[in-house]
Amino acid sequence: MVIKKIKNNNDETINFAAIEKKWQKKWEESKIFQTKEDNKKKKYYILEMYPYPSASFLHIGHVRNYTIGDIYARVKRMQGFNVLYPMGYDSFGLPAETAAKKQGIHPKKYTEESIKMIMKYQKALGNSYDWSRILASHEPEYYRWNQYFFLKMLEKGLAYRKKAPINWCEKCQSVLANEEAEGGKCWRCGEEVTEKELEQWFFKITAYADKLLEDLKKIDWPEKIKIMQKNWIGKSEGTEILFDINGKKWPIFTTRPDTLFGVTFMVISAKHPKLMSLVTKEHKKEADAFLKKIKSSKPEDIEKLDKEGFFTGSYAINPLSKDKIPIWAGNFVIAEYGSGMVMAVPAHDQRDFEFAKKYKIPIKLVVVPADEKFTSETLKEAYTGAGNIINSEAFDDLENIEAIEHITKALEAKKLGKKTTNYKIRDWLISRQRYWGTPIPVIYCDKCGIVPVPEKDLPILLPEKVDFKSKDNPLTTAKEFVNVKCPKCKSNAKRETDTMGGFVDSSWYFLRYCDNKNKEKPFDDKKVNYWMPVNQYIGGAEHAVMHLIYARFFVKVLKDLKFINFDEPFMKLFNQGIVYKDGAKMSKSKGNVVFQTDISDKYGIDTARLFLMFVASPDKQMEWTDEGVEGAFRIINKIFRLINKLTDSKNAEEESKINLLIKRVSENIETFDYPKSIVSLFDAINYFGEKGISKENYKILLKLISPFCPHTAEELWEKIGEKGFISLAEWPKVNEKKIDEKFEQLEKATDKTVQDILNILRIVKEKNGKEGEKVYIYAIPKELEGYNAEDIGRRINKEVKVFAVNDKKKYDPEGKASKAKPGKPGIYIE
RNA sequence: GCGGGGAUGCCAGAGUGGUCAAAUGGGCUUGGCUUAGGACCAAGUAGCUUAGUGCUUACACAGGUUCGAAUCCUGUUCCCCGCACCA
Repeated sequence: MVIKKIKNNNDETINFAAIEKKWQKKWEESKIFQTKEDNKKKKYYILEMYPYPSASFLHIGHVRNYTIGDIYARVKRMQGFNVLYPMGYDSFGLPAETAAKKQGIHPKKYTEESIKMIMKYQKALGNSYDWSRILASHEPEYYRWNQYFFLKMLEKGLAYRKKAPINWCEKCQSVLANEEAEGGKCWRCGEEVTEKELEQWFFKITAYADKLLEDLKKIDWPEKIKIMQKNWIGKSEGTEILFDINGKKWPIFTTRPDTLFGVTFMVISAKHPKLMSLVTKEHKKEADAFLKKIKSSKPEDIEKLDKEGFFTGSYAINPLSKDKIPIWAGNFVIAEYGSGMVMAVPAHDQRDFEFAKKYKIPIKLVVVPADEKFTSETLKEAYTGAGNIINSEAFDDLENIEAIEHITKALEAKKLGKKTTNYKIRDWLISRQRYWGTPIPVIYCDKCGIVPVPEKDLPILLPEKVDFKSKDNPLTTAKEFVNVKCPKCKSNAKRETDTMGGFVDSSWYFLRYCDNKNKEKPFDDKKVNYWMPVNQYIGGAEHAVMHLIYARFFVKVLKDLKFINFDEPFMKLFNQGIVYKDGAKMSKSKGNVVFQTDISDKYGIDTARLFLMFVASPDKQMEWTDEGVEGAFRIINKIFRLINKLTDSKNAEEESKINLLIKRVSENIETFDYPKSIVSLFDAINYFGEKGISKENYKILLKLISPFCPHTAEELWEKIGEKGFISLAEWPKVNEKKIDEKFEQLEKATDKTVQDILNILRIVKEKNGKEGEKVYIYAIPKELEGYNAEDIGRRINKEVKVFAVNDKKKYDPEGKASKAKPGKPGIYIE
């Protein structure tokens, strides 16, 4: 490891690597970042999404993420909060299993080695984690509680098993939750998702749909994420209308009951399980051909397909008009939403319109806007706006908005329909046909059916000896695991070999941090209720409708099961931006990765932290360029050099500066405007580097820097003879009274004067061809002190004399003193 | 298609009605220091003009509101990120 050693003015060299090691060791040995519940102190729980330990390295994107949290944690700690800031690992998951398959390494070994590596790199960041609270979800001490919660949920009917068409990833050889199969592609490997019909385990997240939506109001999250969750939950209010089909009532969901009289056909999803019961003999051939076609087309193409379908031969009866309505099957109706069949109103719904045109189904107009004159025949596209109702018997002439209510009421009166709410969100599919996950604690018995494993038998340990070469779930190859006795009747039975998806693990890990060593319970409720909810959560936006919605669900369930007394896990959420390189996300496969060590080996980790926090707001995506790193490095060196500029006394100007600095830095850190904080710090460091600084204020400056550059700050803190850790020192408080704008103005006046002088010098040189030698400044008496001849002289590199305008002995051959104004002195150059 | 966020000087990025030719850092230019280099210090970095001034052109493009706009409104182009036939 090569460390760039930089000379400062005293020709000392600073060995950043040694300083980092020294303080990291001291922090660890003194356990200063370990926390306990303390009712006398206000708690603050700050958390970064726990990482998957796949990569045995960290790139600067990781460094950025972790630093964002660490700065906040450090400031909160210094501000006197009892800070919980833990780290752990999301260590179950497919990559470990793939490695096992390909390289013959056992997933456990692979995972544990990865954790060791990533921890080493994380520790080198110097973050103030409480490492004693570490957890990893692949450890039985953790996952046994997944099993425990599963059983609790099973008891309450919140976990259940059903056969359903599900998303299947051929490459991962596993099912995926809806949330994991976004856009028809596997979230992990990007492979096309196909559909399979399998029996699977689900958590009943739909039972919480409304709460999940409602409680978004309670939390301070980026609007974007809230909108994504809102859309995902997809609440829509409408009316359920019962249509009579072959003597049976079929509920049909619609948001437009006002158009009920405009229904000219029905469409059932071509994937509907009961489809064939509607297809008459005469249409069977057609149906088979169509279904074959659908199956053969890729999910990707289905989105682009035209609306197609066929007539089933069956009819429905419109409950109000009593019209006989043909039932079609169509590829554009979603089987799982509503009842999988829709009433089609071609005049007022674009999809229905297209379908009707294609198959020459009649179009019946029932809503007419006030000022337009079109008919069913002249309609070019569906009319979805407001208007008055026609062709609707008793409801004619009503405004359609009113008609919605009237028609719904009429249906309710006849028990032919009711007001209802529908959600897009589906139950959460948790089972995976994979080895490296939490075994689902149930047993299948021929006599007793699905039998939950008794709580006393937990944990169901994942057997280590399995055959990874098996194409199926390797777990099925562990015979002694699979073949068990039924807990109820003791006859031979089979154990469930599906495991839980990783999002179960990550749905409550933040609770376990509060009490990570508990052997009796998942956690002690007193401890959890003290620390939770998380005050500030930090992580990527990609989890908007996965982890972030599951965790909210889980917490709500645990509250209803009386494990905890709060119903939202994360009060504030911060999404960090992604670091790009060469226009793309950093990734190993693209080869555009900049490693933590690329920067830290050369300049030290404090430089890496400072630079990353300085160069762009943490929430913005940024393009990586290491061109500016030197700048951050120089500043750190300046901080070191400043120690040689300590003065004995402080003056009003210095006091003003430092208080303004405290104010700005504190405010900007609070809102994650780290670059602004750092700009203020840079300014101050440059200013004090020039003017010197009292020891007392240097201490303040070091404290303000410490969250960004903790090693540097500790080192200097020690150097100036302070005892104890700066990491535990009290965050400076502003004294607003000492902030005096006058000094800022004087500084600006000096800057302007310097510019003026240089400007004149240039003009003089151009005009007269001679260099000005001496510069005389005539300030009004009140401002005389604001102009320092030495300072200005150094800046313009000339000899400078400053006079008061009323100084009788001043040298002023051209009477320039008369030009002096407040904030703008007279200047004479010769 | 729908929803959200963007487009600022050579680069990265501040800036949301006047105090903005626009923070800060980098790069580049010039000067100082230095045997030299590095480091460090200072100045400059849209154009013209001027004893410290004034003007013009500028914050994707085109319009508009305003005494006044990088900042507000409208439209256009491009980029990113989500969702995608949800009845």
